[in-house]
Amino acid sequence: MPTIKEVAAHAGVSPSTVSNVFLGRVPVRDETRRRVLSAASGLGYQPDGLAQALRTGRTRTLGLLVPHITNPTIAAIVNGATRTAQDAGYAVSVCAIENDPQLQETYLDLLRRERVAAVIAQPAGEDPEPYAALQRAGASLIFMDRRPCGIMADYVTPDYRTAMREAVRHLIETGRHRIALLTGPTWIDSTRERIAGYEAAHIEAGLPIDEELIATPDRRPGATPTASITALLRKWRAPLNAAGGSCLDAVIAGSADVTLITLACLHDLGIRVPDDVALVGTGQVDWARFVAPPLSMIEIDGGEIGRRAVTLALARIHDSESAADPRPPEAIVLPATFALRASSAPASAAG
Amino acid sequence: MPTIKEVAAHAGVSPSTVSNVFLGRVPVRDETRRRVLSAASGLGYQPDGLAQALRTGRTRTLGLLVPHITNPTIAAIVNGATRTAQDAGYAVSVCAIENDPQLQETYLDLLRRERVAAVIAQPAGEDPEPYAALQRAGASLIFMDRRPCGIMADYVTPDYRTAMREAVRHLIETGRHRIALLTGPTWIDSTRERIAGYEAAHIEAGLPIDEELIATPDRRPGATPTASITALLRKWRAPLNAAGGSCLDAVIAGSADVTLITLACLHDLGIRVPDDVALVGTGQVDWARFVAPPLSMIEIDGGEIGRRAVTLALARIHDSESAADPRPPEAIVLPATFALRASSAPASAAG
DNA sequence: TTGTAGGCGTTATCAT
DNA sequence: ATGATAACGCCTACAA
Repeated sequence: MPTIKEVAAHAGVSPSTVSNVFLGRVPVRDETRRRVLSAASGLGYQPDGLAQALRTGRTRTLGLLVPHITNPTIAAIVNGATRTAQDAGYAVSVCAIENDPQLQETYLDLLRRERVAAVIAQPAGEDPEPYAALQRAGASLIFMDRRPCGIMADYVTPDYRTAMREAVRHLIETGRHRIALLTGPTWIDSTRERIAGYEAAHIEAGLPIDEELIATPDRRPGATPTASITALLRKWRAPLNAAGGSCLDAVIAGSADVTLITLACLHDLGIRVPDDVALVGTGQVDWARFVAPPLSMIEIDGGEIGRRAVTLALARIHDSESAADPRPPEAIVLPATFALRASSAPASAAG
Repeated sequence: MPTIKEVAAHAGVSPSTVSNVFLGRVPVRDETRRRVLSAASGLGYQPDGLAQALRTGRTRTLGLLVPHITNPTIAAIVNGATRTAQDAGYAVSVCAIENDPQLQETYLDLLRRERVAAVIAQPAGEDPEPYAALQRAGASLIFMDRRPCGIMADYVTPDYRTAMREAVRHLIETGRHRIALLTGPTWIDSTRERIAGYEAAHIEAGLPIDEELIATPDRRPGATPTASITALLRKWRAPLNAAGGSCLDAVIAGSADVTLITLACLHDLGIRVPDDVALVGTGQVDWARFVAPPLSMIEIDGGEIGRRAVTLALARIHDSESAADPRPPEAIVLPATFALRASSAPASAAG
């Protein structure tokens, strides 16, 4: 790998002139520039990002922390984020932290040592401290979907509340009155938003809210989310000879993963959708139209989340480089929509 | 951010002693080590990865180039790769190159400037040169799924040939004699493997091979793969009043993406699966069981591909750091299996 | 066992 | 407009 010095030697100039040519922040005579450029391309010179970063104190790398990448919604986020970042000349270090605070800390340490310019995260726990440490180290910070308390950072999230309210309202209007909600722990902002939408729709309809219908499948590694989902479905299962109004008649799954797991559980238990139980899924899944029955979904645009998060990060980085006045944290709420399909058709229509 | 010097000052030792403590390659008196460690943790010291990399000439970052991340098989690869890398203390820069050689070159340049220790790639074209340049710069190189000619590098791929032969054999045995194959361009190794398996099964059955049945949907950005798939399906479409043996009666989709697109096309054209046409998909998709009808799949383990690729990369990095004799390139062929489901049931069974 | 000094490749300040 | 020089934070002979 040729260095700036070798280029300088070949061009018959000093290293600083080569640097000046490449940075373009200082006037250089045309003739000189030409000589430098041709020497550089002749040698195949490329500036060393490491040395640049060490010298200038800033890297062109972003850290992206997500629970796991195989969730299609998250894959879309990663896709959008990497594309936007790379268009701006930034590399993206992707970490799968599996909702595990310890894994999260490990990877945050790694990113900190690598001096990433910003971290975009779906944090694994409520503890703001590891992220605060990152900020102290000078990195910008963007949260997605959830944010620890007591820390100032930009935020991007889909509008789960509105979409959830719309979904629940639809279910209620089509005769579903015992609606189960499978979602995350309540420290997660988007979980609270979902529950808020769920409750709002119930209140609007004058229906009581049964806490027992809200369950939190364990999504950490090694856990068996199937267990709690099956328990809920079995416990509340609609008897084949429908006996009354106190049976579960709808399920809303709060993520793409859980949507699929729930589908499998319903399938395994022999519960018919939508005849016995209506099902509404959540996430950016391209197969929703094609499963049997086609799935009603709370749809979110993962790519846009990733793109917006990176855009926020780049803006923060820009500000911190130009020593601009700190702007207050920004919160971007992206639209989420309810897509109606057969899996939430009225029971009467099919049964 | 505290530096090694500040830690040294606080501990009353020299910077090199602090370095020795952290690297652990040189004996240090226990008392000294304790003092250094407590000073370090008191100050919140963390070694600067940039400076280390600049000094030692090696970084702890891997580059991962894939076409796009939203393909679930690829998401699984990325997931497996990042987990394995991070367990070894390596960060992973993920790039979505969309089968675009130019985008690929841009990102390879970026990774080269960042001095990544290794690049793991599903290359976007046949040209080995950009990768050769990377090797010259000292990076290790691992290919997945396809490899340019004229370049020595490790390789990981699923055994598409065997699985494809099994799938085609099954289709033929159940009465499908006009089997369309949707796959990639033939410069891609795994495409050739698929075609080899496809042809082997035909030859074994004494059936002729019709080149017109092998199509290559354009998967580059902006392209409409739907067009060529629809053209194929429409052209060969089985008439509702089946008139003879020269109609298309089965389709094999060569990737997870194309599987879904094909499903949509079949759906839109009103072609019934499996009554009119049998369908076999490819990839690691968790929803195959749940679509209507459940999809027969050539299943591959993306996570394992990612893990093995990173393992190979780490081994190469280790070798190059210890100046070991260069081993010959390694090629790992992972099993792929054919999973039989309703979408490839005999036509007679349903029609 | 510990300290000193030089340099990795670059940028930035200050002369010229 | 260009050149000499001193860092950035760390590792590594070599000296003590």
